[in-house]
Amino acid sequence: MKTTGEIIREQREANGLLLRQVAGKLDVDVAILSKIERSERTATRQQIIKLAEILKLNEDNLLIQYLSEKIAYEIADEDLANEALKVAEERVEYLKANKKK
Amino acid sequence: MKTTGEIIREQREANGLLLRQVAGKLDVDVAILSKIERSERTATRQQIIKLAEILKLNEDNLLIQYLSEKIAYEIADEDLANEALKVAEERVEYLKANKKK
DNA sequence: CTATATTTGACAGATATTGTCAAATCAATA
DNA sequence: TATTGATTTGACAATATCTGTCAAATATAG
Repeated sequence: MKTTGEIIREQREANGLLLRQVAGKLDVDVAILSKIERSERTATRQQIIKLAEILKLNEDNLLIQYLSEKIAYEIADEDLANEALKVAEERVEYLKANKKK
Repeated sequence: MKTTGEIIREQREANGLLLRQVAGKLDVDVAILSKIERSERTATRQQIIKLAEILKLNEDNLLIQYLSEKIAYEIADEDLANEALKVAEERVEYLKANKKK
């Protein structure tokens, strides 16, 4: 299963772009982008949006990868991770249904 | 759908305990516990464990409530929340299967 | 009214996040 | 091998978030 960083790196290379070039458009130091691609740092939500645009990746797909990774990483070492995720889905449904603030 | 705070408050009252008493055992200011019960602050994982013990609640159940709430809150305003949660489940499976460091 | 319980909000200290920068490493090749 | 360009690494800074204390305000019961 690919990490978000791997997806970004593969697509950057497929597009023949250097870290420097993408980092420039992203407006961060190359060091940050290097670390994002190797999963040593996580991107911000806004950077993911921008990266999808720069690298011509489907924004929704990349966001799903990114969000799922954040969640999974946060909970992966819990024995009850799967149960918690299932209940989280119900909760999200509930919140969306009642989001009339 | 109940919040973790509601569960805690209900059980505290069912046990006839004051904020002060539970906060004392938890070793935090009553203000914190008051806020936790009203979902104005979140508890820490360790506090949840301790609260389950103090209030005689099933620890796994309370942890699931707590974790699911944390996840749901973090992602609820994403349009792609449900897709992200589904992929997160796959990711957790994958991580657990390959957790040989 | 007074006592006690709870809530509220300002604040402090610790920790986490996000970034910069410079030096080290790697890879290709003249 | 020496040089050049690309990437990685690690120290550090600025900022934001988390977790708690405290005191004052408010609510509740007798």
